[in-house]
Amino acid sequence: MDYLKLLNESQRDAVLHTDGPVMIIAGAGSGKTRVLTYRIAHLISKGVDPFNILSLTFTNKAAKEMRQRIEKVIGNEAKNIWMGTFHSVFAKILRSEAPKIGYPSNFTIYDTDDSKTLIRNIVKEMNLDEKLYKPGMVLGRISAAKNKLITVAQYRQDPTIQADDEAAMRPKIGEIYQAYQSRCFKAGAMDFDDLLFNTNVLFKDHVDALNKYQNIFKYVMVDEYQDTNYSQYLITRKLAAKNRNICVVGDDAQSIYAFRGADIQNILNYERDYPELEVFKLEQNYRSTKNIVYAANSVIKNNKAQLRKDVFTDNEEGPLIEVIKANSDNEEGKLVANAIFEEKMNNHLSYEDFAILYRTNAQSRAMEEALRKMNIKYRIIGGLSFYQRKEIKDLIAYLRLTVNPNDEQALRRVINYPKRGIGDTTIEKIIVSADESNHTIWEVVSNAKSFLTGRVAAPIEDFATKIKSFAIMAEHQDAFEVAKHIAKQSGIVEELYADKSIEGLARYENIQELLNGIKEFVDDPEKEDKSLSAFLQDIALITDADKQQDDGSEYVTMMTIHSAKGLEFRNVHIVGMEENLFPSQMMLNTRADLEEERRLFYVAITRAEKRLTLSYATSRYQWGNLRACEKSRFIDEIDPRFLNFQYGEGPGVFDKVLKRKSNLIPATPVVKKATNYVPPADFVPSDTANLQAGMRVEHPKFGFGVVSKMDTQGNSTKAIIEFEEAGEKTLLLSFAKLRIHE
DNA sequence: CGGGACGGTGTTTTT
DNA sequence: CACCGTCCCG
Repeated sequence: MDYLKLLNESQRDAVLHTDGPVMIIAGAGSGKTRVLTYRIAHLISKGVDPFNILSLTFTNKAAKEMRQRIEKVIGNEAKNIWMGTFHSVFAKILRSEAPKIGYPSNFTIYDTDDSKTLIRNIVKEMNLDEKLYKPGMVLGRISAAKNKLITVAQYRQDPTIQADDEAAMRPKIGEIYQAYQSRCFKAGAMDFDDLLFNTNVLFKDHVDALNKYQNIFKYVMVDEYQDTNYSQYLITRKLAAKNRNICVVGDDAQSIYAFRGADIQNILNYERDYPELEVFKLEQNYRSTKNIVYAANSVIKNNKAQLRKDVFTDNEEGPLIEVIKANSDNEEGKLVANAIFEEKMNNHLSYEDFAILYRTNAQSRAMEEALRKMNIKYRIIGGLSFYQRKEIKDLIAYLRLTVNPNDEQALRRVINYPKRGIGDTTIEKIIVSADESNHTIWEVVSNAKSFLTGRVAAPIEDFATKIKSFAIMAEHQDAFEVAKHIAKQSGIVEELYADKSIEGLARYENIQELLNGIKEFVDDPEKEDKSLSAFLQDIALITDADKQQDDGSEYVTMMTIHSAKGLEFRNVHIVGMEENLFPSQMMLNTRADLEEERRLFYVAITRAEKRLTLSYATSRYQWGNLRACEKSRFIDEIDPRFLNFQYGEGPGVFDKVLKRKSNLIPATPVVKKATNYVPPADFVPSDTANLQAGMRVEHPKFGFGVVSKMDTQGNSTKAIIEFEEAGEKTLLLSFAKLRIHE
């Protein structure tokens, strides 16, 4: 068994200990994925049937990658392992078990937007104050309840919860929760939390179903265990109750999802539930340099609540962590883009080696602009995903309605799109009519003439007839054929094609792209079920982080720190290191919140392999106005011997004001420079079109040097220059400011 | 009922 | 600033 040689002692112990409850505490970069991969491979090579292994990961992408790695060790059999996120695995199980708990097996999965819209409708129908009952806030409350498995009835009876809601001047949340659940149920829809909640219902009320899956899943593994919530904890506990072969892997220092119900208590519960538990600790970091690992340790030791762990590394020391100060968010973008460009050129790296991480999605904008100006290609993970675009949601709503005509949110979305004269008043009438006559909304819509008076009934029935014809087609044709037909027959394509604006064209292209995606799905030999219903299942739980672009181009990756979890990059830039941004001002109120924020910073630092750069701006645009910002306390928490401070050039807006008022010397002196060279005040770059090897040049940062080689590739020309003080640098002529000294 | 103008609100993170 | 939802008028 070759793979055992690739592991250190504690890793090997964790792999070989296959039976009984196991907890692996895995420090950042300690080879956790490797251990999980080989542990599964080891199980299978010992004769365990892959069909009997359940492995729960944090993203679908992680599942996919792990499956591929296992395949390399044990071959094709790896395809049969049950592997995926909690949500996708249990959605799949619920597809076949849903009738047991009263849902149709073709149930719809509501995304957050659907949920919020439904809540907004309910609040209106209940005549409640919409300012008080904001959809996001109400959904948050409902979601928290579901993650703790609190039913509607329990919610409304619980004196503490009721007191909380009343104290917040929102006593009706329980009623909204009730209406929301009932509407979802009638629509044959589950939201994200319901997928886990209803799995618990299934296992609680149907022992036969629980037994069935206990027998299937003889071995259960859970990755990123520190980020599971109570609902997830209980599912795994029940599944493993029979065979007790459960292995959880996590790192309390990387717990960053408490805001959505993740509970470190689960780790403590775990030790209580399984007294025979074996614990393994992986403490050697293989990913990062000494400077990065020990800087991260110096940060996390500020947290009080943590398990004892001592992460160390035998890797090289590496460069110090750079700290860049900028005068504005735009300048920060510029400095980061420059740093990436130079670092790439000087060390012959690929843009794939770089990641820019930020606390909030809104920060991506300044970075994008700066990268675009320098022609650096980038990709953004997260933010508005493809599936959240209006036109995509519109077409998908048609597809959803075709599969499940009771899907209320889909119906509302497209019953009057494209325009067919069915306005809000009519829709209200339909809902009231359905309510009063005890019919479903779809029943009213498809028999509009018997429920509604006036001339609106006809277009409503026409709409229903259209959807029915789609549904008939979907019974025997594949997802692509049906979707193509629906795109045309719904009138969406026609509508978008008529719009010749740039945005209109983009929307039209997005529809084409969606259709291409469906075509790919249908052509994928790994997918057995090619139906529209199967396609919708597939995409409901997909996220941006899951889809990989492999067009051969090199991109800098940008994303929030949350999305970066589990990833690693050679060079990492953490931007926006400012008070009230990171740590976020929303997280300053309690020690627990601040500690979660600090763990988030720990996660960010430990993504870097070789080089880490932190940056902050002293002013930043927020909602259109410029605001002054202060350096983050987190920078000061890093042991200063791991840091190297650099400062941006040029006065910022605030500095200008200050300087005019008094002859202030900048508060922070320039500490370190690349060279002793100081550029002359009259520096003017020469035209470098005719630059040749052997010429003597001057660079504003690197000083004097001699061109040793010119290198032209396509329309970009690079000069390799041997500088007197700064050494050899490769510079792209279109960017480099050089003065030629003949 | 549809379209355009206006006003309010938001940025913490995501399956 | 930018988006979304609401309001008002044709």
